[in-house]
Formats: sequence, structure tokens, C-alpha cells
Amino acid sequence: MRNLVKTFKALSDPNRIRILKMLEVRPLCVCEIRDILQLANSTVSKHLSLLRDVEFILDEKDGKWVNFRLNDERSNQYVNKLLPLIAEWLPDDAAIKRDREKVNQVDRYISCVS
Amino acid sequence: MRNLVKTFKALSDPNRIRILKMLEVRPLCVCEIRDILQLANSTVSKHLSLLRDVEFILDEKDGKWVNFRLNDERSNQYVNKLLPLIAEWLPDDAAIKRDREKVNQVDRYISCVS
DNA sequence: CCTATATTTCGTTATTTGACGAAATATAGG
DNA sequence: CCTATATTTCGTCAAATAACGAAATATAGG
Repeated sequence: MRNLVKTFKALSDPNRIRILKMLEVRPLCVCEIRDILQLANSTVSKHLSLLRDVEFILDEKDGKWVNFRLNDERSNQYVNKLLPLIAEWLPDDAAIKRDREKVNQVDRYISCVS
Repeated sequence: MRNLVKTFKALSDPNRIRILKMLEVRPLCVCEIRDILQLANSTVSKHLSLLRDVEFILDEKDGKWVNFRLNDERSNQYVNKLLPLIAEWLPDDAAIKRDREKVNQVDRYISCVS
């Protein structure tokens, strides 16, 4: 019960939904996401660790970067069912579309230095 | 987006999950739920109106009672997908089991007078 | 080892949430 | 119409949440 509620709580924030929808396009690091959402690094990092806690996303260290990607490993029943639903939903949301276009434009070698 | 987030928020509280799992057994009125959850009437009423807002449940006036039941009317895409998932989940949760047994024992003609 | 950069952790603050009791509203039935 | 009962609405308070900047941590590369 506690875990199910925690899972839904993770989905109860527009910025975290935006992050998941961006990660559908490709894995991203903290500062790429920060550039798209226009939030502080620490805020983005917090959102990501929350999503990782409930296993919606996985992280992989890559030198000084950490790449975050959707968890497609069928390890968690809630995630297995919910991630595909989220992938279906909001196909026409304007903000989500803008975010996803930006995902294709951001470059961590530019984003991360500023 | 706003509506999706609101939908997940409605599922982000243990008492609201308990209510949905109780309504899987049968429709209930406010004071029956109050007796099972051991919360104030006003608190239960608030939870119910939140769940109704996002269309997880419907209400039907029945004299001085209001019966709340799960929305099985296929009217809302989020509800259509999420309610069946919730129905599958938590099959072995002890608190949920206790609640559902109580659903079969409560009697509104006793509950509602106290 | 030292510096620059990416990320996380910590402390603070404003807002939201969930709880309550009291007051307001609605209806059944005398 | 009056009373009892069921529910909702309102005001208040404590706890949780989301945001920030500053400090701490980790790593690449000179």
C-alpha cells in the first residue's frame, strides 16, 4: 500500500510527468533536463531521485555525467503497467511537444557549462 | 496535463485508495466509510468529492443518503485504464482485507445514527 | 595534486494537503 | 412546519511538498 501510494505520488507533479515524457525520446542528464524545465539543478536532481526511488527511471554513471532513462526492465509491477499508459497519454499536449522538440536540440556540452 | 496530474494526485493518499478498494465490494454512503476508516465525516466527504472530481466514482442520491460507487461507465480514459489496475493490485494487503470484511458487516441504519 | 564541471545533499521558505469541529444545507417523516 | 439525520462547506492548524541557493561530493583531465 505504502509503495503504491508513493508510486502515484511520484506521478502527481507536472514537472515529473514532463521528465518522463522527455525520457521517452532519449536518456538525458540532469543539466539537459534543467535547461528544458528551467528549474534549479538541485530541484531537477530531487525530482529524478524521487522517480528513481519508485523505479520509473534508472541511472547510469557516464564519467562526470549521470544518464537517466526510463526503466524498461519489467522489474516492478506498478511501473510495468503505468509507464506504457503514460506513453499513450498526452499525445497532443502543447507543453509536452515543446519539451520533446527541445530534447532533440539540447547538447550537454553546451547546456552543462552554463 | 493538469487533469492527468490531478488524477494521479487523487490516487496519492492511502485513505482514498482504501475507499476505492472498499467500493470494489459494493457502493457505500459517507458514514459507512467513516466508520471503517475512523475519520471525521467532513474528511471522508472531502476525499469522496476529490475522487468524484476526477471521475473515479459516481454518486447517487437515495433519500437522505448519498451512495458512492465506482465509475464503470467508460467515460474517462484515465479512469478506464487505472481503475482496473487498482482492482488487480494490493490483493494481499492486510489493511485492505480488513476494510473489505468490514464492508460486509457495516449497516447504515446502525453506522449513521452514532 | 589541482581545477573545472556535474550532481547530490542540506537548510530555508512558500504553498498545498489532510485532518478536525462547527456551521450550513438537504431530506425524511412525524 | 419541526426535528432528526446525512452530507457538504468553511475556517483553522500541523505536516508534507516543491522550490531555491549554498555547500559537499565525485570525476575528468591538466
